[in-house]
This record gives sequence, C-alpha cells and structure tokens, in this order.
Amino acid sequence: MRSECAVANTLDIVGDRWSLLIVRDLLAAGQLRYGEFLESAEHIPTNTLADRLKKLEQAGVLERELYSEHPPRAVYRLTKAGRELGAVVDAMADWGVRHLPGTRRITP
Amino acid sequence: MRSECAVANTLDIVGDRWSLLIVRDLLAAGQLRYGEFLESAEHIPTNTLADRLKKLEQAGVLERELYSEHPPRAVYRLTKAGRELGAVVDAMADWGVRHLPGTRRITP
DNA sequence: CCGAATCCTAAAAGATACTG
DNA sequence: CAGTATCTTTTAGGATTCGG
Repeated sequence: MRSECAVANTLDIVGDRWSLLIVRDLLAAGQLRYGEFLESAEHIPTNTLADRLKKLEQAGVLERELYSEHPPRAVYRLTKAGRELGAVVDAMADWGVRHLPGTRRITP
Repeated sequence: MRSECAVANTLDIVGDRWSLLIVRDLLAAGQLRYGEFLESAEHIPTNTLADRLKKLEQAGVLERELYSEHPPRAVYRLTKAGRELGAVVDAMADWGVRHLPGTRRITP
C-alpha cells in the first residue's frame, strides 16, 4: 500500500492499462470467456490478459467459474465490488465523450 | 487512438500510474508548484513528474503559468476539463473507501 | 480450437546525480 | 527550486509454443 489514500489504492488495483477495460467489457456483457476478451476492440495480448484476470480475481473484482473440467473452461463475472467499479468506468466514459472528439460510449 | 471507446481514450490520458494522483492533488490544493507535487504521500520520481506534467498539459487537463522569469518558476492548475476529472477521482475514492480497509478519502 | 505459459524484445518506471 | 540526464530495474507487448 503506497499510502492511506483511497484513490491511490484503488489505482493499485485498476490503474494499469487494461484492468478497467476488462471491467468495462464485463459490465457490458455480463460474463465472458477468455477468448471473448481477446476479441475486444483494443486487442489485449494473451499473456497480459491472463495476468490481469488473475490479479483482478485476487482483488475480489471478478470471479472465475469453471463450467467444464476436461478441458478446464471458465467464465468470468464481476463480483458485487466489481460491479461497483461501474461508477468509475461511467465517469470516464462521460469525460471522454465530453472532451475527446470522435469517441463514444460503447455500452449504455 | 486505440478505438472509438470513450473509456479507452480517457485511459490513454489518465490511465497510468500517476496522472490521476496529480489531478487529485490539484483538486485538493487548487494550484501547486513542481516541488509541492514531490511532497505528496506517494513520492513520484522527479523525472516521471516532469513527463506527466507535460503530457497532462498537452492533453488540456492542466495549465502551467509562469510567475517568474529569472529563474523560471511556474504553478500548475487544472483547466475546466481537468476539474471535470474530479468525477473520476471521486468515484475511485468512493470505491476505495468502501472496499479497501484502511484507506480513506484524503480530501473532501 | 481454446486457454494459457514461455521467451524475448521494447517501453516505461524508478533512483540518483547533475545543471541553470 | 525546478527541472534534465543517465543508468538500472521493472513491466508491457508480441510471437510462439504447449497441454487438454
């Protein structure tokens, strides 16, 4: 923990290049499998995706549910805490739409 | 621009490890000089601070005003667009306070 | 074919020393 | 005090490989 600041510590969890985009995609879709994240517009590298999913699961932002054993297959969903990050994603979408011409809100 | 998504493009501006902390400090203080940023709790490295201030100035988030010529001295302030990032910082502070024990809102 | 793990390179962060 | 320059370490990105 870098400090007591709630903003700084939230950034330690979702402040990297990809985590909030993963949250955005889950907010839009409800649940996604590994390969479905890879199809998203920004094309996250496969190894980076695996890292972020692990980190976000450990942080309690999303949960992984196995729906098959052989081979192991999982879907990812936001936890309650993860869904509450919707407020952050939403504020960013608002700001982008207002200040960055050519951008739009991908999902309602 | 990675995509049309407002969230992704907002992240390209403030989605790194430090930018939103700089915005946070300016929201709290109104205006700051270079050295005052360095005193903040998270101890941003001096070269990284210089990079971020330039990038955020170019993005129209903050502005730099010289108040002395010899030697050159400047203060940094948020622009109107920068102040509107307060909604993002606020949402992160809320989330952190709710989900990360031991953290608190540094400024009202 | 899907879900990763590995390897290697490129970019960014961080510490520290230095200059006007 | 306000930055720059340099060097080292860490992280990200991309291609490829591998197991089920």
